[in-house]
Amino acid sequence: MDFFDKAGIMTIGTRFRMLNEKMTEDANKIYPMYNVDMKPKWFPVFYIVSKEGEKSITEIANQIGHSHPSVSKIVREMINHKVLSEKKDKNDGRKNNIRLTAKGKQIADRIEDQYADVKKAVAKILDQSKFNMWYAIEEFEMLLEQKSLLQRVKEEKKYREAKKIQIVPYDPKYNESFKRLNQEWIETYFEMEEADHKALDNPEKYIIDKGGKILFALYENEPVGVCALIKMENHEYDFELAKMAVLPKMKGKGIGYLLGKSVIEEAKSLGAQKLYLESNTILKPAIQLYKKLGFQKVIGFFTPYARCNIQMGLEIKKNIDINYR
Amino acid sequence: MDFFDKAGIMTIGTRFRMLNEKMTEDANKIYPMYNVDMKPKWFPVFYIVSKEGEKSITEIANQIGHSHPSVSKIVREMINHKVLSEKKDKNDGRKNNIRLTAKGKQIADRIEDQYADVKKAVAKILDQSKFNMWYAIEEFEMLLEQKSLLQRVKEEKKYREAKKIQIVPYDPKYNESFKRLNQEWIETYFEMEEADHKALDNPEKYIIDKGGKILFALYENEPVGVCALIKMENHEYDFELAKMAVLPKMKGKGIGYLLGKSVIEEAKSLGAQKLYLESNTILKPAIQLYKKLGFQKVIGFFTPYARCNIQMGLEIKKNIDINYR
DNA sequence: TATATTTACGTAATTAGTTACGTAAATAAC
DNA sequence: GTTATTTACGTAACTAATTACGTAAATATA
Repeated sequence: MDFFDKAGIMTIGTRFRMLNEKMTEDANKIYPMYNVDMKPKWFPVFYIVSKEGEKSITEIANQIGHSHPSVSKIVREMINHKVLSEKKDKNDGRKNNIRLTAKGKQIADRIEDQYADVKKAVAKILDQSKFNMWYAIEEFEMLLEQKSLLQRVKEEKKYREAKKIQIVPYDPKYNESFKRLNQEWIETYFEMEEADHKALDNPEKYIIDKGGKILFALYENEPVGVCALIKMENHEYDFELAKMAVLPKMKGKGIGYLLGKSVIEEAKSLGAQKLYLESNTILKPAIQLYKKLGFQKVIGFFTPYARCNIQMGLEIKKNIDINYR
Repeated sequence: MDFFDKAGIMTIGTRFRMLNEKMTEDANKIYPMYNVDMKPKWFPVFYIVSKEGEKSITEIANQIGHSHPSVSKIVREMINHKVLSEKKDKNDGRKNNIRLTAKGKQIADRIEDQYADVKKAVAKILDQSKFNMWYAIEEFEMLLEQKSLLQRVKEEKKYREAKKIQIVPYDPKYNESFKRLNQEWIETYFEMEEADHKALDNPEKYIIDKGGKILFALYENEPVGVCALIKMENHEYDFELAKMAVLPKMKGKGIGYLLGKSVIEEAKSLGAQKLYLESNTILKPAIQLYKKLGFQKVIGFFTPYARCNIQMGLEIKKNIDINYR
């Protein structure tokens, strides 16, 4: 139907249901042709018990991919129709062992011809198909197992949104955002300190004028993330990566990574060789990000921040300049 | 799963359900990612109304392939969530026109990104597949529309059973069957006549000894069908095809056609050129069969049978003997 | 114009599955 | 050996669809 093509995968449920209804309707007429007292919904249970012999409710449920209450109900129906019989397990009083009755065995016998006929009929359909539905479903299930639809959609979303993020250099008009974004997370986990106030209230004086940089991430022209590069004087490290913040509702879009990468590039272009940063181990996603950017734990440096309990460093690799000429 | 491969198409319902459950679970998590107040089961209704504007309950139901009560309930839920609004049709008081509210329009707007992301995610799965599931289902549906599973299974059954049918020549041990099979249908529709008794009680004398033939159809070595070829003396036609009968519960397996073909072959090998038969038009399947065998209506011959209201004839074509030497 | 049929759609009952929960038996942990 | 946890499975409640049915409006028919 046209609707399915337009609306796509989100309607797969309806499509499956309709196809299944058609098949069930036919199955309902096929069983009597073989003189078999069977309902389509009984079939999976019947098949397992007839092919593999006595089985408990849970074993059947696991094999056919139903919940155990479903099997319990189907088995009850089939017992009422004298197709199955039940018997408590001798060694395990919880188990209810299910097996075919004489009538069930008779059905198993008669149904063999039906299996053969249905298999041939379906094989002919699939042979005529360019895209074998049986294999297609198997393949689809396999690919979803490797990576779920949810995961795949998340990736597409992240990718699409990342393209909408712009990294721009410092501009006084973002001063208020610079403070707000940082204050937000600092006050969530810690308290604002002396050094915070200095840098956040006057970035121009304390960061830019001292040879540092500030980069902003814009989403639809609104600042949603920030990261600063602060010049370190008389220090083994050239710059400190600091004041990194991302708007909470914009997390998970790779903005932090993008800012980090950009700041490192910036440092490189300023001739920096070693970057330094301070953080706290309760900020797990941040530490994770720093590691992803290449930072490793270092020790022994002085810090003015009370909240700092981890220090990290990164050696910037020079680009290897391959000259093909 | 192994179970599906072994048990085949009769478990397609379970397989569809499981795949659908997995997708629905993911869909439930995907909608909130886009800030959209939507349930997977609402989606088809939402899609139609958002893309095509105001629509009545039945129109929606037809387009998305649900029953109208289903749409009625879903719409009620969506109205409670302020996603849709309803309004009686001005010109037709039975109709309930459904459209998006402001909130619904906002959702339609937000969901566009989701469509794009989901489409890309699915496209990547299908591109990786050797058998494209979307096309595969479409193809399968199309092939089932051309000929239903039921029809296909019937054909396979007929073919398999036809192979189990043997056509054998007259043997006195089948005398009782010869009478029973014919008496059965004659007494169902008519009454036994003088000529019936003669032929059925003494086939050897009245048919075989006069240069005629009787063929039996055996199914698992039991006679289930019969047809006689009666020599016609001083007549334009060489033989009469008569006393054709098939056991009622064995109908629909092509036994009649097989007997007819065999009898015609037999006649040909006896040098016959024209066959004749008598019947009654209330026996529609029989007349149908005679036509299929090549008989055509003829008129004006004498008959001893009261039940005869149609006479038919067949000119036997000689095999064209192509000699390649 | 009156009457019969068809159409739209809401409510109720049914179906085939699910999850939630409780109980009893078996097994593991201390 | 007692206690805690896990397992088996039945019952109850829920879900998302269906079919069945009734009513009212619209349309066709005589």
